[in-house]
Amino acid sequence: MTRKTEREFLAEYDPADYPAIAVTVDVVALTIREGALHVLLVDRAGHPYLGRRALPGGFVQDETLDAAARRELAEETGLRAGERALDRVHLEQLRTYGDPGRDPRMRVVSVAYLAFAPSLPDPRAGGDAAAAHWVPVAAAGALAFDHDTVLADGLERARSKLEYTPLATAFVQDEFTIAELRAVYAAVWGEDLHAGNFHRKVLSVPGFVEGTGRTAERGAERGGPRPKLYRAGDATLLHPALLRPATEERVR
Amino acid sequence: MTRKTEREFLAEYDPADYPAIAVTVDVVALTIREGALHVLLVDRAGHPYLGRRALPGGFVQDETLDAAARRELAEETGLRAGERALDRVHLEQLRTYGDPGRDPRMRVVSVAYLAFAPSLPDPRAGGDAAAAHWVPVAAAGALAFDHDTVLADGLERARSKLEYTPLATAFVQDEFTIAELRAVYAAVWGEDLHAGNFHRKVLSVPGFVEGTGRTAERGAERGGPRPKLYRAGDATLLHPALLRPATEERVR
DNA sequence: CAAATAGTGTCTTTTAGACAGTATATA
DNA sequence: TATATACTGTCTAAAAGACACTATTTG
Repeated sequence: MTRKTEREFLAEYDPADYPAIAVTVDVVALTIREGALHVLLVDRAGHPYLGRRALPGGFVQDETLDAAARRELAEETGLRAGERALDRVHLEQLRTYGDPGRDPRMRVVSVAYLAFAPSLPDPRAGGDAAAAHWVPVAAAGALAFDHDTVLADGLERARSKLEYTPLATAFVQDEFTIAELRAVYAAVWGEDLHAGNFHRKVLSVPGFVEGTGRTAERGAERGGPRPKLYRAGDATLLHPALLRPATEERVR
Repeated sequence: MTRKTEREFLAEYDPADYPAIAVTVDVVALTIREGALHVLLVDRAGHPYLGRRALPGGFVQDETLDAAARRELAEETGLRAGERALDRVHLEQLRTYGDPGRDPRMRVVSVAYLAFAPSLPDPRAGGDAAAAHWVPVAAAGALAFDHDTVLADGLERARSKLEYTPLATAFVQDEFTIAELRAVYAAVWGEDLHAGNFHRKVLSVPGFVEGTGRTAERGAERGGPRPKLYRAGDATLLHPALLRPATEERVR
């Protein structure tokens, strides 16, 4: 049993005694554009995987992991800290990837984050964001490192969270119609939902959405009544949940 | 744009250019003993937090993160790799904690794991396991580092996973009765469940449990028919799920 | 006007949960 | 024998999902 004081112990402690592992954050940033789910990807400008697409990410600095993820997202999208669009992005930790060999340079442990954003502008030219673009998830394959796995995990998390949380509202603007919300579910789940039942269901879940008393400027493109506008309610969990259909196939 | 080859690039790459961060794994290992949920804790033998209880954990070596977690669990419980009891333990990644200052010695990023185990023997004396014990979660407070938070996150994950996965079977032996399974839910959720409804519900979820055709040696302590024995089925998700009662209160 | 959509009504099926009842063990 | 338990039956309420219908807006 040691008899050192804590002060003595800290003075003698040498970080170099432990193996060097780099820690990075990678961000799976999702948004919906023209009805399709998109992910933010960057073109790698250096080795390894030069020219391949990758999730945006970088080394963790003297900051929390959450802050590192938000900073990377800001840098790649060109949004500035404090900007409203960036503040509205929902960020949550996804999981951590650390297999030896996942990066040929050295041992890198990457903490992946998942971001849900309303439709954002194209990343601004100049700076880090030059090589970033929104890519339809259907066309996002063959990524660098183990990012195919990270993206797949992020998509599954997103699909799942739509079931039991109100996070679909993170993909739409402050005020939205029920049809816009339904389009989020359709894009993320990859299947259409019955409009009438969806409508009633959303309104019946306490705290999911709240009415604004206002109505959209105009109806749908090819006709229809002007829909009411809603904003996100105060629920953090949906009860009862909106379960995906066809769960049977995923069960075994 | 670089013109180096990948070989040249790797040769020049210097890990020391990046901030030194230590990577550890911590394990929230849960089991049920005498009807109460227990967590595996160690008494810290050194600074910082000398004498405080902590989650078992340690530095990641040249191994996957999952392997590091299983190794730490084996070391602290005294179970040896390849031992059947250890192989049966369900391990999954919980989340990663990396706030600057969470360890006063240096920047430490900890990947936390969650383990579900059937009732295990007391950690063996000798070696690292000397200071480890199973502690009722109700009595597990004031842990070292941010381990109170890690434990709380692990408990919430465990409660939640019991709802929609068959993981309750990871807490019981290979063959079990419906009442034993119900005791797992009661211990993890902290509330009793209606025996009759639970029984029918478990049997009605496809792939949750399958009958063995066998019957327990004897009935309950104070009387009752000898219950049938079941083993885990092949479902990976419960559909429909077994939802916790009183969800309303957790919703906002 | 034709077509599309918002929003509501209704019916059926599934599921959750309350409660009761019977048979079978135990001390 | 008294009591606890396994397991099943039955009823009600909640919820999911299919389908139909009206009113409203668009080109």
